[in-house]
Amino acid sequence: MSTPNSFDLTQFLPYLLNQAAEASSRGFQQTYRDRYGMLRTEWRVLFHLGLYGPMSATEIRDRAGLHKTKVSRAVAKLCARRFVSRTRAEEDRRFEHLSLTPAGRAAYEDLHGIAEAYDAALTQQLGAKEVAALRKTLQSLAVAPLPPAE
Amino acid sequence: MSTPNSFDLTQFLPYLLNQAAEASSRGFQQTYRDRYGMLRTEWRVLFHLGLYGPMSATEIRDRAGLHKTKVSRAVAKLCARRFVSRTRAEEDRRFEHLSLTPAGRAAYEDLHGIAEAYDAALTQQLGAKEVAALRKTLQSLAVAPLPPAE
DNA sequence: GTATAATAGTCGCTTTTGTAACTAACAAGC
DNA sequence: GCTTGTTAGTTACAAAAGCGACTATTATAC
Repeated sequence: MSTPNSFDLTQFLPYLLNQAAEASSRGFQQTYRDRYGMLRTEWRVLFHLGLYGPMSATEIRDRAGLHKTKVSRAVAKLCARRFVSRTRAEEDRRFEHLSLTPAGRAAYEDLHGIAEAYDAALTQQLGAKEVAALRKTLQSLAVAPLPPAE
Repeated sequence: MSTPNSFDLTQFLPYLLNQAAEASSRGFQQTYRDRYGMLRTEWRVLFHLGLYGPMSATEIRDRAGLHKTKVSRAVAKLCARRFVSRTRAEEDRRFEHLSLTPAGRAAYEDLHGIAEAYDAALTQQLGAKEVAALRKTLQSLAVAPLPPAE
């Protein structure tokens, strides 16, 4: 055995981050699942359109860091449920302009309010200062080109 | 529209945590995937047995917060690859004692070293102080009974 | 113009996950 | 003893994710 016990799995950053991410998602997930039968990718697409306005699937893929098939399927489901409408872009017929329908906007605004309240509850629980520091650190993690292990 | 734009998706804690967790996992995932063809649950099971000694599938489930079918399948695969051996517990024949085979221990020690180095690289990149604060916050997030959104 | 390459998005197939039902072993009540 | 309930773990089926091949459209090279 190399070093006796300097390594604790629960302190390993990728593991700990994942546990915290899952724990912090559960409450919100419950809501968009129960209330709208959505999956994670679907509420993300909904929020992108609601927050940042109409855009193409590719733009959502780039912004959210999702695989294009995931976006494609989420968009298909949201369209089937009449939360999103799509129209071919006349200037470049490969693109589709995606936007929220009134029903989609209503769902988005409902979930948006819940997300805000949820985030506020988390912040209150952890402390505003701690959360600010947390956001800063997570941001640099999410953005940075990370080392490829060995 | 309720509040104009006080909400940014990329600052929403469950979203941001998830992005950071995925980003931080990628490098290590590459290694256990490429080198041993393992899935996330599999290296976790391997590490539980390597770090904390022989135990049952149920104990791994409880410690790691995994569903029992996920543990069951991971154990099955690790046994098939002769990384883990299992024996019925004589004192209670419902249990199985799981432990690493020599090959499993070798794989564990290899990955363990990589995990340590990977964590160290992340720590260096982010700064030791920042990481200590991060761990503390994530810990309380992962442990706390979180609000169930609305 | 035509040929080639690139891009947006979808589809099909395989792997992985989620969920519930299942077997086997033990525990408690009677 | 026998019935009922509980726990450990597996299995079967359905939902979802990953990945590559595919169509349609535009851009570039010639």
